[in-house]
Amino acid sequence: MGSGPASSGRPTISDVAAAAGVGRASAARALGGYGAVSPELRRRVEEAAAALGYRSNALARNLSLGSSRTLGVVVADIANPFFAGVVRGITDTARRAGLDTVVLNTDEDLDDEAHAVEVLLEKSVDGLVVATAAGADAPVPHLHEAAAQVPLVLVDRVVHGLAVDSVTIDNAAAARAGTAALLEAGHRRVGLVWGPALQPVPAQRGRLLSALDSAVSTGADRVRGYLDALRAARVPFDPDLVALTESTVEAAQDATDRMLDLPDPATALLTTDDFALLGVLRVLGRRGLRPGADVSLVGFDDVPWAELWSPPLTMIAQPLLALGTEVAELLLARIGGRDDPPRAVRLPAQLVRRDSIGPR
Amino acid sequence: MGSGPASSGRPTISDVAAAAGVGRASAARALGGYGAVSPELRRRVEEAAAALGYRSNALARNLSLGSSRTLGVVVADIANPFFAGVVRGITDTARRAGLDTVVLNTDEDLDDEAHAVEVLLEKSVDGLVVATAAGADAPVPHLHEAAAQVPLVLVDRVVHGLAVDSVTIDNAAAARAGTAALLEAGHRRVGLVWGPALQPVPAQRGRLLSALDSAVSTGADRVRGYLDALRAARVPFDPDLVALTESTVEAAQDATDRMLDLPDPATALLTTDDFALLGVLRVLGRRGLRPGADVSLVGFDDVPWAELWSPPLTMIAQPLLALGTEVAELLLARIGGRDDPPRAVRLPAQLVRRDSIGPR
DNA sequence: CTGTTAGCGCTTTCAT
DNA sequence: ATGAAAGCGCTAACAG
Repeated sequence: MGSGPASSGRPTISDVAAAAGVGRASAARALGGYGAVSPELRRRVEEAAAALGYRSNALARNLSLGSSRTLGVVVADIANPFFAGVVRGITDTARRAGLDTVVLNTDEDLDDEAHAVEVLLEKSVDGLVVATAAGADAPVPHLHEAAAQVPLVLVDRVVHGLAVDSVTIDNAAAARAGTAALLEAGHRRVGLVWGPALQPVPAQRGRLLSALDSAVSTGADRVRGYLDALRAARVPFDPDLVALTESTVEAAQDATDRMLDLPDPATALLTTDDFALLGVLRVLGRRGLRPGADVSLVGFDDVPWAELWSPPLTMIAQPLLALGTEVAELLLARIGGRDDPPRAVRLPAQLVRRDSIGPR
Repeated sequence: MGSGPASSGRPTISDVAAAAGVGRASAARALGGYGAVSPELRRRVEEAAAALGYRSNALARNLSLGSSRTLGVVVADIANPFFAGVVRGITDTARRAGLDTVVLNTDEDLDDEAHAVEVLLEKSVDGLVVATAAGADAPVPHLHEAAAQVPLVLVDRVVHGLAVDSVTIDNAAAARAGTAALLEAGHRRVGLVWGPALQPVPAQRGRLLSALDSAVSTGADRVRGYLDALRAARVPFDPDLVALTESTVEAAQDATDRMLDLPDPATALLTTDDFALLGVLRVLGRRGLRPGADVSLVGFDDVPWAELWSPPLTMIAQPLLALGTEVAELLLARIGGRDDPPRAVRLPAQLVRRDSIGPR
């Protein structure tokens, strides 16, 4: 198998050069596919490399180049199918452009997020995409710093005052459509069971709206859409019908129970994430209530089992892959040097009508 | 904000040293927290670093150290909640030990997997965990190579002839338990709807068993467990009741339809992954058949909505986080220098009995 | 305790 | 077309 490298450990390009009887630079050129090398020399170098089992050291190359040809992705929850889909979209697109993608998870923890960004920056990624755990109005020094170093694009969640590209769903429009569908069926008591915690719920519409600024933008926009739809239908806002709980199944259950036990109970429910949907479904099951027949229901995220439920659930489907693709393309363009003002791309979600909406 | 770095671009440790009026090495020691530095010097260095907005360059540090304090994880499908959970377990444990984790996705593509491993190796990760897309008997040169360079542990799926640590579920035992539960309820026509494609299904038990060697180990072990349970109950193996389709909802539907339309139809079904379960459920829904009452059902992976289904579904729950934790601990130990023979850790899955099993 | 010096493995002028 | 040498930013061994 040829004699081992002179030094212990992995063979370096010097070892290859020595084995092939050429200079380091020539070996590097032959292997790296840049510069000009004679066919004969290239052959010798390639043979030597194969014989030694040479593998280039990306650390050294990147240090020299100052770039690593990789994208860093920071997501709040990799176990969420939503983000998993988005990541897939990003990876596929980046890969096609010859960049690798590494992803770090933060579990919705802002400190972890700052750390993740730091790690990626230290690794000299060429671009960064982050689905931040921060509320829209929260200070995000780590993101400002990052944006100053490399192209950064925000996905799914935006923060104010950070001048970077972003790609999100049009959450307000989606929530508006979902709520409107419920209203059109004749419901007047439409409850909202959502994620981000914000308690107690402000009693006036105006105060709720301004309180939303500090929440994660995705959830906040959904509440805004809900409020818009109510107003358009001249249905008064009732704080008892808005649960701003933390994002767990249990919290959603409690909220649902409360809304159903009101003197003037909710007859329809809009859920803004998976946990909320699960919580609602569990309560309905326990009470022997059927979606559509007894309580109408529209949920965010068209999970694969929604259409198999009995009855099939009306859901709001989000274009996960498209989201990822768009993000990657924006980022790639910036890396390629594009330098126009930041864009805020907003993709439409789709209301998939099935049978969980019935008359009041 | 202090004068910028001498050179253009990001400030380096030399810039910091110059600004603080000390030697490079001292600056490095102060910032790196190693070696000994006087409090006074440390203060000056830290101030200078803060003023310049200094951030260490991990590429350079790692090149120098030969290690990157990071773990590389390559999974076949990040959108699968199973892997998402495992990754979470790994990340948490690694993080606690001070290592970062980066994950790459392969979409069940063996070439992508080889590439991912290559990328990670080039980045000088300290350890590698891979959930391979390869069948148990497939040649996996990329994994052998990798194992020669850094500690490697296999998760969820094993390959023969690769002497490395592995952590999996005891899939055979789990499938055996699930099948046995169906058998004990009196069923004699138990169908198996699973993932990995292997067609046509060998008509003899023996040939099926040997054909399984080329499949992904997880699926293969589940089929083995199924076969074991049948034999123990003296129920003959019928190839018509084993669907070795590709892992899609549609394929599972077709398989289910076929089994239900047999002259002597299946009265119970075991599904080995999410897609299969979805396919089965869709067919039952279309035919107006109820799990438990009309067709009994046991599925792998205790998805959160299983207990909310009507009736609640009996499922096999896998300890995702524990799997990840175990993997990370094994890997960390190897990185720390442990050098005993490879271990094959097998964690038990749990049959969660609910109401989708009824009498024949 | 602190500064000097020599690499880590690769790319890239700059001569030849 | 090829080789020599400098440098990417950091750590580490060695003097002082």
